[in-house]
Amino acid sequence: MLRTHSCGKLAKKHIGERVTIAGWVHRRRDHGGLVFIDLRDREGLVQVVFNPEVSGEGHEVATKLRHEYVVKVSGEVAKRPEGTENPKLATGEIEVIAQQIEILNPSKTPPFYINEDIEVDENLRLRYRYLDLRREKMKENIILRHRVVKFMRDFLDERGFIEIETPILIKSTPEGARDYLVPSRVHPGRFYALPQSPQQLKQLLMVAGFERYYQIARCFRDEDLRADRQPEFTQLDLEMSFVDEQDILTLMEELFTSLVENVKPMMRVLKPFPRLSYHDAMERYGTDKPDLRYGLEIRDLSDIAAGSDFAVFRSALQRGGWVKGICAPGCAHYSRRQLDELAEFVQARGAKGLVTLPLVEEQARSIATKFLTRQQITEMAMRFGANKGDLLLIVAGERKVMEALGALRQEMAHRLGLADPNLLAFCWILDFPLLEWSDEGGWEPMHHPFTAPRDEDIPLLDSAPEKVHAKHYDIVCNGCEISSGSIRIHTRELQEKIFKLLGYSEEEVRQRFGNLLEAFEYGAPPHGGIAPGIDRLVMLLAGEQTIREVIPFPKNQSATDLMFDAPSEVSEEQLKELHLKLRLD
RNA sequence: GGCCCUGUAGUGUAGCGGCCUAACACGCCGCCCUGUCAAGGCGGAGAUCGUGGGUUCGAAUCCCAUCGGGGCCGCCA
Repeated sequence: MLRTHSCGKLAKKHIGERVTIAGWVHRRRDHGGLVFIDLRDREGLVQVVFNPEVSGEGHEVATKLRHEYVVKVSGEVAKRPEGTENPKLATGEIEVIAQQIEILNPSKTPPFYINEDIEVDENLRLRYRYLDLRREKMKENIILRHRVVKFMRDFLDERGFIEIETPILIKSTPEGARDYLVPSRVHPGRFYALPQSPQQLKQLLMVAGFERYYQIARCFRDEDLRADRQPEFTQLDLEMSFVDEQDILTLMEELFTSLVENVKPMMRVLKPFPRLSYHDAMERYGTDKPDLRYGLEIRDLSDIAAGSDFAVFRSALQRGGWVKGICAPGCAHYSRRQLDELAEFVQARGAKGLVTLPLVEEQARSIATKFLTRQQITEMAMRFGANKGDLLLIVAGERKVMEALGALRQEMAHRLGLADPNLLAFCWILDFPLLEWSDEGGWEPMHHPFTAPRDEDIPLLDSAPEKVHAKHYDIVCNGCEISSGSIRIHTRELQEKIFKLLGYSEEEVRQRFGNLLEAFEYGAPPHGGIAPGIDRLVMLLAGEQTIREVIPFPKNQSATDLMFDAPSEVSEEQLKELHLKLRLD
């Protein structure tokens, strides 16, 4: 070892000891005579003092030190002189009196500050990610991520789960997201696909009799990126045999609450997790992933609106739609400009317009006042329990428009700072429909085709598929979908029935799912599971706005890695070996 | 594919038709300095204002195009 101690671990108990430490020059304060260096390693900072009277040679080297030089220092740990302690530093009561110093490696001046937490262009950070990761915040995020995953492993191990790896080179399953393909050298014209999730594999592990499986699984989806979406991401994938929905719900609630208590004791969790039906979530929050850190609930005003002459309301209601709204507290003073902005916000999400109704003495400021009676306005205000000074934001339309209102709810909460940053509002979304009617016509699974229908709804598969509920559950936290899971189908008959309902031909089913169906004939146990997204979870725990802040080497929005400059072109030679010809049009 | 935001020394910002020969802070370089800790003092170097066109007597500033970045919609079984 090049060192005897860690910088950040030095403490009063080491006073008088001769130690050797190594690390990066975090900051230097050169007084001409004395030189102070804050030396940093993974554990933290310690002040090193270079005194020409202690070591002339050491002092001379110290004057040459610059940011991020890597050095090895030997010296004596000393109590700091009276009055020079630094309470801001964990090691602030002591310092190392340097006797010897060796520069292990000098450093160019970094392109951005390592020692300050200021916003830096993300491009630059990603290009020099190894420097960015030296910064305190990123270091903490990566360590937090480690602790989260470690906790999950320990938690599941204690409960009899077995960690099992599944292949990364697997078979393409064209439904769902776009696959990442890997050409086969050995089989010209054939491709592997990277798994979008180990779904079928973990079900087969249940058939294999492992009963409780988990994996920290990398998943790949070739879709466009978002703040909370990367082409490759990590899930805690788990599956259990001989369980029902309630078992999974209980297990996950225990996992998440104990996880937060362990890794983020400052943060609060709603206990027990509130449970909402998919229907209620859509009605009250305009989304299936509501942020429950604040109220601002959507209320239906259709019955009141039905009595008005307002054409916008009437036509929406006639088409079978609704008139709904939210109440923004204390926003009646919003300027024309601000109100226009909100209208644009919902219009960008498919609403025709936004009716804004400030609750003030003279109601002259809203168009709606021309069409609504004082009585109707009062009734609407009462439905929200609104006060004078509040602002009602109302849209009319169908489902799509209600989602716009849900987005507006989130936007207003953001503007008003309603979300408690120390609250993790986990909740369950339950009672999902099994199927959705697709735009192209035909039924498609709301989640995936392996989800089991409610037992009592099975007869409806033939008569009214839209009424079938799924044994499916989502965990949502602070407006973010954290995990999705279900009890799976475990019999060949039911699985085939679902495939048929989804319009898959027998040939397709045989090709894509033949192995799974066959496995079901060899004593597949009832099973189910769930797969929490680790990137998103750690993002919430770290209080970050994007998962890129909790992924060591993420890709940017155009799916490129700025450090490696990937993806990159490959040689003609490589292509030939893979039997590939480029068609760039 | 669409909508919105954004690009000024190494970094973060200011400037938004002429006062810009582009300002400030930190960083960087040099000198001074023995108790600092975001050390301090003095001095210095460093930017063809993403790129290309246009409008104008005059463009960092206005317009168009283009490139890069970010957010969102679509997409994400």
